[in-house]
Formats: sequence, structure tokens, C-alpha cells
Amino acid sequence: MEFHTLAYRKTGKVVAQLEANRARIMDAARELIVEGGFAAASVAAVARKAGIATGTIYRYFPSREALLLEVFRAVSDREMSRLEEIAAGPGRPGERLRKVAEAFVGRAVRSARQAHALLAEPLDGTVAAERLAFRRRHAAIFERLIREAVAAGDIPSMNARVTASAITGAIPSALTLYGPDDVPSADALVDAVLRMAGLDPDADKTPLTEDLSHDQSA
Amino acid sequence: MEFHTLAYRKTGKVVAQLEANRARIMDAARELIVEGGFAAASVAAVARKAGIATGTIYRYFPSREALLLEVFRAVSDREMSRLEEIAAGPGRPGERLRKVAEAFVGRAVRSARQAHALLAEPLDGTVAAERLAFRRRHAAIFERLIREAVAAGDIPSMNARVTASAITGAIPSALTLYGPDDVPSADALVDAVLRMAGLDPDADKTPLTEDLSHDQSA
DNA sequence: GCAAGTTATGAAGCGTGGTTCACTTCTTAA
DNA sequence: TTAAGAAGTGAACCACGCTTCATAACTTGC
Repeated sequence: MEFHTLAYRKTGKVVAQLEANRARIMDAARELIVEGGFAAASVAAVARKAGIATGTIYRYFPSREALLLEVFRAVSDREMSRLEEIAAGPGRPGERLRKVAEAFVGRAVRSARQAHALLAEPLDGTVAAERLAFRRRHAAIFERLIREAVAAGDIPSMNARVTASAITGAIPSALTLYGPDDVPSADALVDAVLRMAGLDPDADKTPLTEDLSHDQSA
Repeated sequence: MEFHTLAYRKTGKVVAQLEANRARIMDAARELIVEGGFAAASVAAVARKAGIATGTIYRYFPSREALLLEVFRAVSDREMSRLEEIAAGPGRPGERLRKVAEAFVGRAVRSARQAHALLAEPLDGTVAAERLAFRRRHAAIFERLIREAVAAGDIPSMNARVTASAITGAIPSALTLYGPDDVPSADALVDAVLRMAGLDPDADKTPLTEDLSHDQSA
């Protein structure tokens, strides 16, 4: 039974400050990653950008790896829930498939650098494993939709898992193969994805972006 | 005018020995890369595997980067020329497209680990740039075939570059998303690729119609 | 065998970048 | 104001892996 008379105890203000600092660190890391890839997010750089000392990082995160992982999770979760929401929404499976593809591609085209970091940037360690999980969630969404669409008769029978995995890789590839500055037409990419899923892209189409493409069909 | 009487001059035997050593180093590096990725191919590890001292590596290659680059080039060139050969072969464009896809997928499935290293393994520096070039060559093959196929009326009109880039990423993705041990069905993957290119996978899969009358103006 | 030239060696050097820690600064309660 | 506890600091530490270099071992022509 001890009556500790503590001279110091965390107060609400301090807690808020700590949380704010934590957020600032994560923001700084995220920005660095988007700008220059994971390699650019060194502990020293993050600290500088967040306006604190390098050692302070370690009062909020046990390691650089843990910090990057948390940032990756936060960003990818946000992206993912959009898609899952659409996938679970109303409409025929084929229609939802189209909408998910459009949302995925559209978002990636709009913020190409972030998409690149999330999908294509070279990385290692725990974050690499997390990215794999992230991509598998993508694939799972498409796989489910494809199964539903097949069952509904919207598309011909096919290997849903393989097709979904292929789509999951096709989109980042098309976006990144010619650099983050030479981003292709979102519409053309969505068309390709829909064809792979067995849908006719020319069914009823709603344009997604203005034409910033170089549509060269021989 | 000098009459140098050299006490030592490289003889054929030595030259052969040197070349053999060089090949041994490259083999060791390649095996390590295939087994454990580029990260596993440290200079020390390569030397150990090749049965020489670490310093000796530098008598054959100016840097680790240069060694890895050369290994990558050697392997990827071999893969690539197969595909280019098929792409330039006889048959209707649509048929060649199918064959290239089958060759690409089949080869990748057969040696999944090497394909993974070549296509998906994280890496950096000059080798990363080389891989991009490698993948672009893949895409270029598909792009050209798609243009030809469109021109020949084998497939509907589409953005050839985007579709080709997508295919280039779809194949590695489907192969690697579930690990190098859970390799998917090659047939299903080829089907997906063909659908994306606008071909019907269920069209007769064998005919090798030697139609020499179509000119390829691309 | 000897001298000249070449190749092999592997331990030490070095740069990079994550991590630690003794110390300072700040916050709170009495 | 003071003392206890917590947060912040940044220079030093350390691990890792590529690269170098003084030395040894080897090959060749005489």
C-alpha cells in the first residue's frame, strides 16, 4: 500500500502534444516516401522534416522499420477501404467490377507518386511483406467480384484467382513502366483490365478522365 | 626502339583459366541470386561460392554493381531472344501473340525462382534500371504484336502500349503473388493474357495456319 | 634457378545509416 | 521554488558490406 506523491503526471495537454508529434513524424515520413521513395525516408531525414532530433523518433517508434510499416499501413488501409466499399456496393457484379477498376486506376493515376511508392517502389524487410499483403487484398477483391460475375453470367467462366492476381499486377505495371511522369490513359488501362476479366469495355462506358493520353492504335 | 625481353607473357593456358574463373564468378552470382535474391549475392558470398578470395572478384569486375549487371544482362538476354524469335516468326499476329505469351508464361512457371529474381525481386541502382529496360523490351514485343494483330483484324482496336505494359506486369504478378511455391496454372494465366489482348482463349488452340499473304505494315 | 610480370589473397579501411545514451530541458505537483 | 519524473537532444556507437592494398603465390622466358 503506497501513497506515491508523484511530482509529475501526464496531463491532457502533454498527451495531446505527444499525439501531435507522433502524427507529425508519420506525416514527415509519408511525404518523404512519396517524394523520394522509402530510401529517402532515413531516420535523420524524417527527424529533420518533422523538426525534431533523430533520437526523438525512438521515443515514438521502436525502430525505423516500425515507423515505415505503420505509415504504409495507414496509407494502404485508406486506399483499400475505398475499393472494398465499392466492391460491396449495389449493382451487378460486372458493373461493380468496372467501378472498382476505375476507382483503383483513377486514384493511382491521380497521385502517381504515392501509387508508385505503395505498389512498385523497391523495399525490404517487414514492409515488403506488408506490401504483399496489401496486393493480396487487392487481388481478393477482384477474385471475389470475378466469381460473382461468373455466377451471375456477366462474364465467361475463368480461373478467378489467376485472373485477379494478373489484374493486380497489370495496373501498377502499366502505370509505372514508363515512369511516374509518363502516366498512361486511365481509360485505356481500365479497358484492358475489363477485357482481362471478360467484360466488354465498350458496353456502356462512363469516361473517367480527360484525354491526356497518346492513344496510338496502329 | 626497344628490345624488351619479357620474362612473363600471358599464355593460352592462363587466358583460358582467367575466362573460366570469370565464368565461375558469374555462375556463382547467378545461383545466389536465384536462390536468395540479389541481397544474397554479396561479394563475400559470391567469392565463397566461386571458391576464391573476395579481393579476387575485383580483378574480374570493377564493382559488385557491374558484376550483378552483367549477370542480369546475360540471363535476361537469353530469355528475351527466345521471345523475340517467336514474335518475329511465321503465322498470323494473333497466333504469334498466343505463342509468345505461352513461351513467356511457360518459362517463368518452369523456373519460378529465376523469374522472380528477374522480374519481381527488389533491387536498386543500375540493375534496377536494367530491369526496367528488360521489362520494356517485353512490353515492346507485345505492343508490336498487338498493333499487328489489330491491323490484321485479329483483335479489336485498343491502346497497344497500355495493354502491352499491363500484360508485362500481369504475368509476374500472377506468378509471384502467392509465393514461388504456389505457382498458378500456366494455361489459366495465358488465357487471361489473351483475353486482355482481345483474343478468345477458347478459339482453336492449335492451328498453325501458314498465311504468308499478310504484310506487316506497322 | 632467377628475375620480371601477373594473379590471388584476406584482413583492414571506409562510408553509410540505424540505434543508443548520458545529458539537458521541460512539465507537473507540492 | 523545488524535486521528481518524463521528453528531447545529438554526438558517439556499432553493424554491415563494398572496396582497397600490401603481401604472397604463381607463371613464364632465359
